[in-house]
Amino acid sequence: MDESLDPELFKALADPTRAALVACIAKCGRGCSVGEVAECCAVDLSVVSRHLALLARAGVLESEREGRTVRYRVRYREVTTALRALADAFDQCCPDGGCGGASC
Amino acid sequence: MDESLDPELFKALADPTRAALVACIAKCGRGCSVGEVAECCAVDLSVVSRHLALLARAGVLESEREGRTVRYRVRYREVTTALRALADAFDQCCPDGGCGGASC
DNA sequence: TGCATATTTGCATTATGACGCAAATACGCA
DNA sequence: TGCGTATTTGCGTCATAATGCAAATATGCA
Repeated sequence: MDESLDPELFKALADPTRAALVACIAKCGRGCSVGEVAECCAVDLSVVSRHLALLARAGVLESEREGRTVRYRVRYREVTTALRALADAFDQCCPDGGCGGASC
Repeated sequence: MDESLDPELFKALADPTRAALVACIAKCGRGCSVGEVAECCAVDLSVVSRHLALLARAGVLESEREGRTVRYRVRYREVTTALRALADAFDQCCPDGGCGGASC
């Protein structure tokens, strides 16, 4: 539970602007350049750059340089694994999902 | 995706103190009073009270008054459903998990 | 090299949120 | 009602982080 409940992942997704950026890249389904991602929200390009770097540090995105551009991609497997692990950890605290287990 | 990627839920879990409180209540497996929860971390009781109220507003916890005490419980079903829905939404953006789908 | 494009970084400003203390409120009980 | 316990709320302070602008850096190309 404590390991699955990593505040860093949630901090990364807690900001509305960052959430929009992640959704933008995820829906795009491919690697997106900083400039492309910046078009989907109203903040300055430099702000987008900082948000993407933060999301990469948090493990939500990964980046790769292609010439002058940097492409950011969603780390699907890592993110979904972390989310499901947390869901499983909650389930283990209340196995039957209705809080009618031995400890309830 | 956009609905599943609700910043409110993540904001609630993004703070280390709040994460500890949620873990405390979850591991406890039953409803806990504010005072009980406050024993598991170093912050003031009033801070705990505020955090629990915030978590309840975010849908992570639910509260019920029992006489003088207020018991907070984890909304297991809602939380796990939200987490898995988000994981599923990510999967739909990249079905095979290796980013080799139609859009990749 | 010199220039154009893409991204990052430095810096100041502003907004948000966590925290503790004290006071207020809610409730049960005598 | 009056008292004690549990919780919430008001308020000031402090830390963190979001933002925009300008400057710096990185890269490709003529």
